[in-house]
Amino acid sequence: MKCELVIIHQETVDQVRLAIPDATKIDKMSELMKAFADPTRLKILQALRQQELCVCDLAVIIEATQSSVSHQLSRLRKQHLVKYRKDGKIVYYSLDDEHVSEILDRVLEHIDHA
Amino acid sequence: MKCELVIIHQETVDQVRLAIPDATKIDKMSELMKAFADPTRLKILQALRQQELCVCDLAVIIEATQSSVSHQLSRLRKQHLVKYRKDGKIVYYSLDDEHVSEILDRVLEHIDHA
DNA sequence: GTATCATATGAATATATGAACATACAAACA
DNA sequence: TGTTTGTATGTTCATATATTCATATGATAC
Repeated sequence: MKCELVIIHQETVDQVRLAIPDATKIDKMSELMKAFADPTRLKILQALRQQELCVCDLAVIIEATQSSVSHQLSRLRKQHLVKYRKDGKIVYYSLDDEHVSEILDRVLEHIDHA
Repeated sequence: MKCELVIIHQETVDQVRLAIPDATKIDKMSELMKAFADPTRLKILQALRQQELCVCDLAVIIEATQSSVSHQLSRLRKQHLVKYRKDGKIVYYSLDDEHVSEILDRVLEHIDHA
């Protein structure tokens, strides 16, 4: 298949291409969105919107194993979506910054709108 | 492993649990985020932020096959992230609503901030 | 020191997913 | 009608990912 329109819209193609972020940035965006793209992690994030929580309570709240929650928290940490503080052997997690909540709000808006 | 803190924080658990969206909504959120969580689809969305584009130009712009772009557009359609209009045999795609751009802006903010 | 509890991590497995190829469909036109 | 062009879709395959189990780490208590 060859697309004749390419030639016709060559200027459009060149112009739009310039406005797309480079591969590195696109990949970072993708990794960030992937961190949101899982029910378990979304439940964790929604729980943390309420208040900071330890791993164990989180596991009980979202009805998942401690191991699973810990793995997912690790992933959320890597994307700077959550932060933590240690108190003895207990680790309390919370949302990293306000962007996280804002993104979740927009997502909820979009769903309710559709 | 049993978590003694569960008993101590039982009220917290009950309270936070109530604030987490139900499984149906969480799944919808997850599906929506999954639609964003891919470099090809992100490039498509970023391209469409500039202007509406036909499938063929989109393929050239993001350097992907027509088949791949069409598959991804199908997925974006299912999540109401893009809409389209037909003009003869050409299909022009554009962003569905302003939520999409807002989400992308928040994502970019978070990345630049980190 | 040992034992216990909270959390983290590594490995294995099952499922999900993106890309590529082939093909089907739909519109325009000879 | 048949042909060409733009788009959509089904299938296959390779890779990615979530969960589970087992184990490791690190802190507290005894």
